[in-house]
Amino acid sequence: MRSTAAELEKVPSRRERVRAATIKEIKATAMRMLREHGADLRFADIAREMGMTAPALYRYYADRDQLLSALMVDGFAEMSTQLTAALEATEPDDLAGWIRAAAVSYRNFAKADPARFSLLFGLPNPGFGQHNQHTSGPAAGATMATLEQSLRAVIDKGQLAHPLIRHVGPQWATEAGTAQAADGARIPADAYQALLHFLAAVHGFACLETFDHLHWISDQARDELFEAQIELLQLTTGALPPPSDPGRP
Amino acid sequence: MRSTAAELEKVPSRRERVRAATIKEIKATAMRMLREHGADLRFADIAREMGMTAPALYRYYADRDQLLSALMVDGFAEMSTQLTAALEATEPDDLAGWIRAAAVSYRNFAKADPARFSLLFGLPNPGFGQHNQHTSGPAAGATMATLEQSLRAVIDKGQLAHPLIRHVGPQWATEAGTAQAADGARIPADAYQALLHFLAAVHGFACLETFDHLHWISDQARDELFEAQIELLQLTTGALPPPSDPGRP
DNA sequence: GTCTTTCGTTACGAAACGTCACGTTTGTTC
DNA sequence: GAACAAACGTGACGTTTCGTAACGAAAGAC
Repeated sequence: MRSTAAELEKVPSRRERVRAATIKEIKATAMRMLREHGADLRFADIAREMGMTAPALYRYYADRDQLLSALMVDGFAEMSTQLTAALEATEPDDLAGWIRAAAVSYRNFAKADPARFSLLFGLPNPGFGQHNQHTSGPAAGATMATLEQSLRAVIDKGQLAHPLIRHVGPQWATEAGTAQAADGARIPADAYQALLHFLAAVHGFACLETFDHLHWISDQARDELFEAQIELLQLTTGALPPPSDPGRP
Repeated sequence: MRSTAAELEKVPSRRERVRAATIKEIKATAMRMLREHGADLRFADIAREMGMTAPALYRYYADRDQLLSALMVDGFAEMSTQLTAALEATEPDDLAGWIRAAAVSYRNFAKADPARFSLLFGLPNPGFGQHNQHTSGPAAGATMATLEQSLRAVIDKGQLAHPLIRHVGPQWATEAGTAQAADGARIPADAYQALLHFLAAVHGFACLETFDHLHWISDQARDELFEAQIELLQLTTGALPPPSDPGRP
């Protein structure tokens, strides 16, 4: 049978192609409405924007939550892609550059599209309890996985200096290994700990900035603060040597 | 007139007292529903829980958003109170203790009531665009103001060592002064910068933890990671001297 | 003891979600 | 090429929730 052959060859039929295109258009339209009209996207609006009626969308997404979940999955994937691209553009022996690239890419992802960042990292949305946990949960881990894999590549180049905090707790010492993929090459527990401290700082800055908790600071001053934060993180991860400290009493 | 006298003496009449009590009960009930049933609190549920009907609530809050704003104002105030209490319990000459107390208090506030933390720091809620900006905006600044004032008190004791990052950007150098209250005593720009780095790190950790982005780490390991983060922040703010660094090549 | 203000309820309209039954288009099969 | 099947899209509908309006009851004011 042709259909079976097509399935085996994974050649998308015409139907599947047009359906995929429709899904893509739905997601693009929904994302645009999300940017323009905030988190309360109306199903009818998306449909009207596409020259359709609301019930037609239910052929593609059974639920508004499922559409949002799809947007989240795409968002995490896109974030991971951007992070990967930024990190691959760095020299493999330049941990300080890696830190800077990761931080800047993370922050730029939030600044370039605050609505999407809110979708990904804002509070669990209205009536969004368990559903997205299973669909977008793994996708959310992709960001961490990206950082982890990329950092491992840097470490494999032997370029990881010691982070400021060398000692780790006993429980974390064991989990830092098992939490990572079963590859032989693992990030040392102290470096992994430093990576999480890095992530917390960058994520915290991005959240504060994106959710307008730093509105009392001008854009330029925020840039300067972030630059200083990058340098601080380069210090704490051991990418830069600590200052000579001449002024200390 | 009696009413005028009562107004001048600010003695709440019986009517005002019972109304205030009702408002308090509404907020308490709403907060409980928020904890139990997630962010999608239904007006009818709150009313039924109180033995009332939904339209009665509109005598107290014109809008669901206004109720949420009131909850946010209370939440920020409570957070500020808890922070203040924790910071006042520290010795005035112990910056490291101050850092620890602030970090632990911040994180505990999030852990003790994730729903409230989500309400305060999650994404701008559905259809929550400009409204809360003006009502809860100032309240949100209270947290920062609390940290700032308390830190200033510590600095006034002459106990602020130099943070790891000493230099600041030009724009921030000017804004760090004007952003603070017009008191004579101001936090130096570099220390204020370090305070924001501290806030970003702690807030980021709290967000990641509260919004389940660290679900793959056990509670105990998370505690250890946070402990290490505290120590790291004590180092970066200059509360602790940098390690003697014996192991560096 | 009346008179006003506030409070609460029942009834109602608007908006959005999601469903259902019904044409219409598209692709498949003989 | 014609009958058939599947997917698609539409209009109409039921449901839920928000918020409003009109009305009755209880309190405090004079």
